Amino acid sequence: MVREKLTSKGRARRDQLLRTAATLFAERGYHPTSVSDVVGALGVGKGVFYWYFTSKDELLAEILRASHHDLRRRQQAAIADEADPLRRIECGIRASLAWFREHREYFAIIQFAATDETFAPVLRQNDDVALADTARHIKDAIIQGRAVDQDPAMLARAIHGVIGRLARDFLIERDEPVEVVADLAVAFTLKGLAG
Amino acid sequence: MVREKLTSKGRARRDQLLRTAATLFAERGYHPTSVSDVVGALGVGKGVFYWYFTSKDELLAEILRASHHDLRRRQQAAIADEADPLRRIECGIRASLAWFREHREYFAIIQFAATDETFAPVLRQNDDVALADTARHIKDAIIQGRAVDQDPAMLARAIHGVIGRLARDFLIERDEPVEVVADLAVAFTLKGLAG
DNA sequence: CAGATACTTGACCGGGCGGTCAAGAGGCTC
DNA sequence: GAGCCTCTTGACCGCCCGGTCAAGTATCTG
Repeated sequence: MVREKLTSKGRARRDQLLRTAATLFAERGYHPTSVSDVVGALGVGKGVFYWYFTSKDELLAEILRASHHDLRRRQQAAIADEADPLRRIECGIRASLAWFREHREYFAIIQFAATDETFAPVLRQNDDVALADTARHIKDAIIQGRAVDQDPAMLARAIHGVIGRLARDFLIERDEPVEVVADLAVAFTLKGLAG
Repeated sequence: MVREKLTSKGRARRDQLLRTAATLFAERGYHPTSVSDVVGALGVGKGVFYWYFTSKDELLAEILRASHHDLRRRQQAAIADEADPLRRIECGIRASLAWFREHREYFAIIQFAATDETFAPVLRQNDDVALADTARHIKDAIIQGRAVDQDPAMLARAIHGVIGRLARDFLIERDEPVEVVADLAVAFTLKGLAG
């Protein structure tokens, strides 16, 4: 049984489990990492896990939700005081890349979850929010005559494709500086959008 | 023990297993699909599987190898009689998108394999070949002064990011016509490359 | 027809998995 | 110190997985 009421000690344990699991899932993959591995890495009994989570699946969903929430906050903060739609896109890209670099562990998990029928729905929901944001900025730019008049939804996904790929290949795998990658990503996508 | 000598009947069985497994892996995922599921879907005994493959892992690696080989042939054929580097990129994009659409089952598997430590190496090797091709065309375009003078390797990955994302979202998930998606992909990436 | 070779069967095995639970431990409150 | 609630332990359970193999069947060769 999972308890709803947690003391501060309990909340700390929960976070610890979340972080440990995220790291292990990122390193070895979700399926190959057992619950025993997770609690073993913390040196605690298996029961601890099931005190805080109902199942292994629920844990992953929780990781997905938490990480998306964090990324989104970062994006929002970055574009908060920008009025220009193209500048908003640029700031969003830079913020996202910086976040991915700082959270490699989440990146790998998100990539995996996208390929698994069980978790894809949770992920899609998250993704759709970010996509809608980008699409809105693109639409604004089109109205101002500063971007091609093409389906904003499709353009948004093209942009996210560039970001995701560059993040994986240059920030996660190699460890290139964010700025270098971000500069190319911004230049490439903004030109791609141009009318 | 896996036999090397196969009769035509044997080769047919092997292909049958390969195709059935690819479909199931794409639908339910690699780990959640058991060897019993695969042979069960064909209505044959488990021993049949281990007559043709040494392990489940080897089977996936084989699927990866075969699909990459097929995609690559398609790309090569498409750009064979194009001299212009930018046109070669365009043709490569169109061929890739068409292939992905016709082979949704491989697409999902490739996406998964990229997230798994065990299979990522095989995949990377494949990917590097395609990436090197694209990068070469970009370099040619730069020399001709028809593309920005930026790291071709990075630009190539940006392009592949666009392709992969649009393929997944519009060809595999929704079932949009290749031409519509390809037109946007080509326009976006070629503008992105422009100097 | 004999005998080799190519294939097929499915019961079986060891092991590890996700998940449970009775039995406590530690720390509040009154 | 009694009672309570949060948290922890780790042996244990049933299940199913990847993989094996002795036995058998089809097919081809001479």
